[in-house]
Formats: sequence, C-alpha cells, structure tokens
Amino acid sequence: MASVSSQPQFRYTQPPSKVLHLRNLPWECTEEELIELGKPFGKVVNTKCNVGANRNQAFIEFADLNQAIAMISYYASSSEPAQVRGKTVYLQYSNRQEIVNNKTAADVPGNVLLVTIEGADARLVSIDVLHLVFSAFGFVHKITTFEKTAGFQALVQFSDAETATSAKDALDGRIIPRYLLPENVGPCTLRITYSGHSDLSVKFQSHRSRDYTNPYLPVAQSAMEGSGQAVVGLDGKRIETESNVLLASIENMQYAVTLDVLHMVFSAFGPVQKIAMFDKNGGLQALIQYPDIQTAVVAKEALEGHCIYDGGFCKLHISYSRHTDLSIKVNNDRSRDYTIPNTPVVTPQPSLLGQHPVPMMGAPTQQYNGAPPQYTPSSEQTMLPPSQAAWGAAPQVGPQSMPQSMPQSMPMQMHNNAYMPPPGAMPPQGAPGMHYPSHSMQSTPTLPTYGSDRIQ
DNA sequence: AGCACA
Repeated sequence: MASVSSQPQFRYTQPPSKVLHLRNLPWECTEEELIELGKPFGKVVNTKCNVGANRNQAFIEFADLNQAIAMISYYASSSEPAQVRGKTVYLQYSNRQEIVNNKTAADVPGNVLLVTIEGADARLVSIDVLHLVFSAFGFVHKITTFEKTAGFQALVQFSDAETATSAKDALDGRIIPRYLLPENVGPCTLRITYSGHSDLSVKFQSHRSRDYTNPYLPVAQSAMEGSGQAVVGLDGKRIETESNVLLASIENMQYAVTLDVLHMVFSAFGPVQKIAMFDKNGGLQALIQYPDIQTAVVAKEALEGHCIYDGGFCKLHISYSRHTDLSIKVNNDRSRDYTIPNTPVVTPQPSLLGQHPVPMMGAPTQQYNGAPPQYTPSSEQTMLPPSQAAWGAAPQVGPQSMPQSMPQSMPMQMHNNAYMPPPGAMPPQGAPGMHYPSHSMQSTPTLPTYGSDRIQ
C-alpha cells in the first residue's frame, strides 16, 4: 500500500541502480550481446532481453552499482552511442534494483514446444499439417491443440530437447508453407517457445490431439459425433474420423484384385500390417491396417479415387474404418496378417516381381532391413515388423530444408495437399508411393500399372 | 523512445 506513491512514471534523471534499462535494441538481441556491451564496465551478473511489447528492450544488472554508473557516465559523454549490431541503444538506470529473472518455462529448453499459430485463418490449420511441419525435425510423439487468449495454440512433443530446439530455431517466426495449406487459408505464422511440459497426456486421437506413439489409442467420441464417421470441421468441410485401418472398396473391377496387389499398392505408404478382403453389395472391399493413423491418412489421401490399373479399372474408394486392429483368423488368399513373422507367402506372384522398380516387393518379413530403427515404440515393438521403426522415424533433416519447397515434381496430385509430407517426413528413399511415374499421375489419376503384364 | 508477467 504505502510503497505505491504518486510519483511520475518516468523521470528524466533516474536514481542510480546497478540495473540498467536498455531500449531500441535490435530484434532478438541475445544475452551474449548484452554481456558484451556491459563487460567493459564491470561484471554483468544478470540480463534480460526481449522485454516489452516490441521485445526490443532489455536489462543489464551489474555486480556493483559503480559499474553501472561507469557505463552510464561513459555513454553520457561519449560521441559514440552504445550500439548492438550497429544499432544505437539507449541506456538509463532502471527503476528496479535487481532483475527478477522470470525464467519462465518458455525460456528453458525442453522436449515440448508451445506453438502459437498466428493469422486470420490460424484455426483452419489442421493438426495433420502441424504434424507434417514438425516431423521434418524428428519424430513427433504427441500434439495437442487448444484455444487460448493467445489464439490457436499447440503443444508439440518431441523425444528430446535437442530435437525440439532444432524445430524451434528453424520454425519460430516463419509461416507455414503455402503448399501445406488449403488454398483458401491465409498465411499463418508460427510463434514458438518451450513449454514446461515434458509429456503430454493424450487420452484420445481426435482432431484436437494426437498421440503418434500409440496407434491403438481410442478415437475420441467427440470426433465420432453425428451420424456415421463424419464430423464437420471448423472450415465446414466434412472431416472423417481418421483411423489406422482403411476401408477400400473397388469400383469397376474389370481385373482381379488380389491380396498381393492390394498389399503392394498400400505398402507404398508404409508397412501394411493386415489385410482382410470381403464381398459387400456385390463388390469387393478390403480393410487395410497400418500401424499408425498418419500412414493411413497419407495412403488414403494419395489413393482415394485413383485406379489400380490404367483405363479407369479398379477404382479405389477409401474411407476410414472404425476398426483399429483387425483380427485375422487365418492367412489365405483373402486375408493376411503380415505382422506374424515367417508367414509363408502362400501365393507368390512372380509376375509382379521385377517388372517395375518397386523396391517394396518380396516377402514382407524381409523388407526394410536396410534401415536401422531410430525410434521404436517399446510397447509395440514385439507386435510390429521391423519396418515400423523405419517408417516411424523421419530422416533427420537440417532445419534449412524446411523453408524450401517440396521437390518440384511432387508426383501425387492431392485433393487436399495438407498431407503432403515435408522433405524430412518423406519415407526413406524408394517408397514406391512417392515414385509414381509423373506422367501417369498428372493427367489421369492412375496408379502405376502394377502387374499390367498380366492384363495385356 | 521510456521498465519485465504466464
């Protein structure tokens, strides 16, 4: 009560303090630069930068009052003003006697980033886009999104602070690349700090939060509301509840679609764990299980509406299944569990092999041997083929690769390019889904003619 | 161009 007096807020002459107040600092002035500036006059014991609304103010605290006085008097009579990076900074005694260093969580490096998405359309940035953007720097464990007074925010969890830091350093202040956003969405800037969290709690997979380490996490009821699986997103677009299991129905099935053909087509996007085929409404349908939702999302986006064979034959319609884990009772020509090692390939299709430069062929258990696991979710390790690790871990890419655009010849024409992986999120070289012959994908949405030799 | 709060 008594301490707050009616003194004017600013005086032309401040009483000396060992804390100095600096303003007009260059953008993102560092602690080191402040120490450099003060060092000639004494021992800088504390600093605080990025202060004020424009974050262009700072404080320097000296060990001794005389050192602060020395600095002020020097620049008071100097012909050269104090400068940081060539920019004149203004000094005065602070009206505080010490720096209270609010080392907020935002300053302490951690494995979880607090991301604020700025922009009129920030809310239209999907969690999948965020996942793609941040996956360029390492395996993203979890993402939660929420609305705060600060706007639309997300917490992005990496495995360690180093990975998080590389993402933060590369992405803070940058805009989300346009090619990742729907056309109608305006520019969105990312503001990134560290979060105090170290492990996010994600109860459900939903449009607001994801746990990429646990594909078997139940899908939120909120994401199921309405009839069937469709919910309406913020942009009014129909959004399906994503699942790691896809339901594919095949239209205009002029040619036999075998289990192996399906396996090949869907393996282009990641390891296929299980496939079950069945007849429904006179047509053929299949359930295809991936270890994780994001792989299924990518596969669905890439394959929906496309034809397995040239000429509009065997057109795929893909939706998300409600299943998360198929129960395959028996391995036969209509159903298979590829996660069980040593499963003999009952009906090998030699004609499919070697015809095209598709490296995913061969016995499922022998694939992916080249890629040492970088990340292996321990709880799933025993259930999954070694491929899981290889697919789950995005190759580490330097931050500099982020702002650059996608390879010019992005082979897939996506309806919604939100799922286009950034360079670092690309599967290891040789994933066939990423290597469609560009000519066949640009004009007509046709898959490479796997096994076309048998057709013609 | 004028003093820090998630």
